[in-house]
Amino acid sequence: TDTHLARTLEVARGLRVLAQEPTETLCSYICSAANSVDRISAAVGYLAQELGEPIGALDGATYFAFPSLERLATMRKEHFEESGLGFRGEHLRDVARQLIERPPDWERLRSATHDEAREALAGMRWVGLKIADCVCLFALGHDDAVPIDTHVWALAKRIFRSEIRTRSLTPATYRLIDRLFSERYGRWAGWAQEYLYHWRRQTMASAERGGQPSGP
DNA sequence: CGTAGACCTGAATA
DNA sequence: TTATTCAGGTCTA
Repeated sequence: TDTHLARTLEVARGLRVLAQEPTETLCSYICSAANSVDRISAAVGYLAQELGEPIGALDGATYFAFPSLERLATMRKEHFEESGLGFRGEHLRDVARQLIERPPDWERLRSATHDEAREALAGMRWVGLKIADCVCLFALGHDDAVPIDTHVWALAKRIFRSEIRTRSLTPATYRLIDRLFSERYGRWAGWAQEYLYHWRRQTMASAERGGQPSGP
């Protein structure tokens, strides 16, 4: 058994990996670059209200769907500012336009290998390995995808210290860690990542600077 | 191939 | 109170 994973299973019992719509998942993660989770959800909420179609009302409140690609493609500077997305707003608009110009065959990417799907997605502007992996794991059912964000990177540096030779998370190092995770967690690597991510966010978020906290 | 900086913005920290 | 850092990356020089 793996002690790291075992401990996180205790902390986040009941956590699940979702099956979301590919387009919405991709667009949402475009908004996540160097951003905080709170601001991301606030921005997505703003976009739905400003550019999305109303889908129902309850107790006097109206609910909106995530905007269509066509609407996202029309975003203007005011949307970038009011949403709080900043430079990510322009990325989002560009990705929407790319998706319209060259629509991915999601079903093909779903049945393709994780590596094939990831490389195809990472071929788009503003879509790197991390965001591509998020789409693979959360929307395309590739359970072996391991999105390596800043949190997982911090953990990986400790878990695989002797194997890592770069100071920053380069594409080559990203692929190396991906391989190491796969070897350790096999087909459940994606789930392992999800648990490790939440474990770190909940128990280590601030205790990091200044000293090596105990843990995985 | 690896390392810095840039890129919006505001809450948190110094 | 004002200044610097940082947040679920990616791109460029």
